[in-house]
Amino acid sequence: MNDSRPIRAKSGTNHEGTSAHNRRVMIDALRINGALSRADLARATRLTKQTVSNIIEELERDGLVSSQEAVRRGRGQPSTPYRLVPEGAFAIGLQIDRHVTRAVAVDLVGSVLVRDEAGLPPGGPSNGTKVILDLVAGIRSKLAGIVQQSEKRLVGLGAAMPGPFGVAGSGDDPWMMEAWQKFPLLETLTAGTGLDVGLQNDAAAAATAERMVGAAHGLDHAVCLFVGYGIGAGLILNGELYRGANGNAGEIGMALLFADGKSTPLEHRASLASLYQHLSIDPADAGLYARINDLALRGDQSIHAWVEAAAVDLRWSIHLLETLFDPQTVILCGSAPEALVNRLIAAIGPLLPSIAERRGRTLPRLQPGMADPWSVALGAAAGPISRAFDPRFAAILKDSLQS
Amino acid sequence: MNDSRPIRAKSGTNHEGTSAHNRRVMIDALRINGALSRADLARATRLTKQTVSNIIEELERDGLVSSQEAVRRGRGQPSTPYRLVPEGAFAIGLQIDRHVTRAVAVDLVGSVLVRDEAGLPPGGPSNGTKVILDLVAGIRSKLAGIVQQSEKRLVGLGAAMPGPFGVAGSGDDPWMMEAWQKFPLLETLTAGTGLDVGLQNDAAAAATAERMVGAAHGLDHAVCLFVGYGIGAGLILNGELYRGANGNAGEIGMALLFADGKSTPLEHRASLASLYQHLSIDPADAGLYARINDLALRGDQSIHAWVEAAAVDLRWSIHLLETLFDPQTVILCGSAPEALVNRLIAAIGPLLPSIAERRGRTLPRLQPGMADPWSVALGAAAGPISRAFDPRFAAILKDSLQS
DNA sequence: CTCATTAAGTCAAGTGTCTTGACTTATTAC
DNA sequence: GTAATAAGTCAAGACACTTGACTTAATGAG
Repeated sequence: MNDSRPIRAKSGTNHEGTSAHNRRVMIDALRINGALSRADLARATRLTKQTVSNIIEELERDGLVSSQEAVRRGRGQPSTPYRLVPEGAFAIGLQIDRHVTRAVAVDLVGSVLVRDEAGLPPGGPSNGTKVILDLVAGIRSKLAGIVQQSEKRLVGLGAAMPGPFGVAGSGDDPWMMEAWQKFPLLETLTAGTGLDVGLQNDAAAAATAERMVGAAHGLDHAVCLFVGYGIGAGLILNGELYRGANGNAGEIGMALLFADGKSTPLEHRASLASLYQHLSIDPADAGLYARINDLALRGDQSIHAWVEAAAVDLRWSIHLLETLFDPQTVILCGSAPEALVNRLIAAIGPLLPSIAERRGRTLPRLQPGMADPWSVALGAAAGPISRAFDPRFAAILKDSLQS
Repeated sequence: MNDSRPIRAKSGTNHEGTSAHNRRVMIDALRINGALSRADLARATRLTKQTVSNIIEELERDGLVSSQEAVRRGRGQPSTPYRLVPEGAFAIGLQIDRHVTRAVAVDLVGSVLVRDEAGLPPGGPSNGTKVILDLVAGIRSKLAGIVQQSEKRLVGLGAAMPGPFGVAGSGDDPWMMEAWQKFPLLETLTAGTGLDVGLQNDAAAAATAERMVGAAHGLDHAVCLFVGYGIGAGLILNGELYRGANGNAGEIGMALLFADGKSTPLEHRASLASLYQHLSIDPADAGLYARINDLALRGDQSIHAWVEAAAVDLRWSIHLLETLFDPQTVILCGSAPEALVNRLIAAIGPLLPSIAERRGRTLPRLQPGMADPWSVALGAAAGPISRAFDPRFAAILKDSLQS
């Protein structure tokens, strides 16, 4: 009898899953609240003092937390606060963009320790792979030079590049990095570095960065609208990055706008690519960012028209993201000249009315996020850190326990 | 010293959380795959045979699963499959709509056992509360008449009504059920029934129904576009209903379309409300559904124009949902005459190109879901069942363990 | 027809992790 | 000075999953 249809089921869990979760919860609490005593942690996590003590002891042995000086807080024995040890873990983040690749080394609390970039030669993966692997190797050796045991504490390599992934029939769209997207990047990087490798699109990486060290820190529901060469949204839902069924969730750049009787993807109207086109600039130009930043700062007229038009589309995009995701806040970030992003934010307001206008609202509906060419690489690095240390459902399940 | 800023942290877990999760995983596996033997379950959940045996034994004692006849599957001892016992648990679902309220009693596998409806008098909660509580009480007593121990096995009451919830400054919008939305419905229902009460919008309820017994069964990423008096999207993300920060995620009816130089919410163009307006019909009319169903079946011209216009907007909505959520499939469902929904589906195709056009795609991009006036009540009832029995992160945490 | 093989399922002891309750330590308040 | 309060430890206990040997029951090869 050959009744071998595959059985689909979620994985069960056991003691190790419990323990792994509780460790992550401790780390998360310290990340969000800063230093906390064991008693604080016990109350906040609803675990017993004893359990917290055991876990903290273990985390301290692993070099992930350390005690600070005892604090007197009224009656009773003074408490000993513990904090995350930044050099407790590192991750490498890698951004692969159209003309350039950037890599950073980041520590447990999201500080960038090393950064470096290299131009990407035309020709896609066949020419670029070596450049990338060399860049990563350089970062690793520099990191090893400034901190102890960096290799042992390296939890993974996160890569970020423009999406979408695995989509059929867009071969002739110059806005996509077709060749790179078909390339088995994960496998190549894994083989070339020996690290655990993850891949996400650049907007998702930016959102991960915002959650670790930016405007989404400690938030469980946030949407990051990311303006770079393209435009996309990074989604933090229920405290985790949401990837969708195929890692393409949030690709708002592909959303069609109907205007003037024709449909246009948002990406063709509100992105650096569209600005370059508007200004007839070559995107491969080296001093581009500085030049545009300068134009934006000076309030240049050539940029003004584009900013105003893009702001209309972004205002609508924000409205749509609020309507569909009901986030606590929307963050406008980008891998773009900061002055340009600031001008966009100024031009966007006031926002369209939406369900985000609630009674008792505390956070602003729209907040500025990082506007820094390095934020995507930072977010790429934050991915492995988050995967290794943040509490999440998948980490509890038996089929994800490695140790 | 008054250093009492609240400490934010996720809850830890313990043995009970582990056990609760594993129970849920078993139930989920049986729901998705039908009957399975202990050995099957052990392989699928990665737990040991012994653990599975213990849990199954407990579930059997609790009346949630039962054994079927042993099956010979080649060599070795025949396996004894277990299946979910439908009458192992019940939930009541309640739909509160503009002019009518419907209630159903549903069992563990999503079969509707009792249904009843009542007209809602104008005047909102002050007049309607009693009608609703009487309706629920009637359903409960009828349920008690046809199954054993129904009260003991009642896991909760799920309510569904049009959203959005808690939004400021929409007092004069006749498309919203302002009075009901301000009313402390949860508290009233809890006090009036003594049950655990949950509340969600009608699109979310429809999605919950589709996941339990419809087109989203067994899917982890699906979006249900729900056409009723209004229009909304119910989101199944990572195998769970996504609610957003305030329970308003998916309210695509509030999304603005720009056309003819002005902006209009989708809800004003593609919803039964807009059809009623188009046909100059009184929505409170009793035989409305049958009449419209009839018109739709006959291919009536008066409906044709509306269908064609709505299809354009729905086509765009589906494109947008695919782009932002990257689901495995989109389901078009509704609390609307079935023939009308069928005409809409026919008019929507072909879909706009989107990132959903993938290599190796198996599921259709768009699937018809339930188009049944009772589907929202069914989904409302599916809510408590899902909360009580489906595997989910929150169920593992200490602060959600009741037992 | 027999017996090795295969697979389901049970038994009983073992293990890991959290919990419990008593205890110690250290500080403030009266 | 002493009671009250709070942090943190100790040691035993409880719970749920795991392990490995064993039992049961079928097939298939000789």
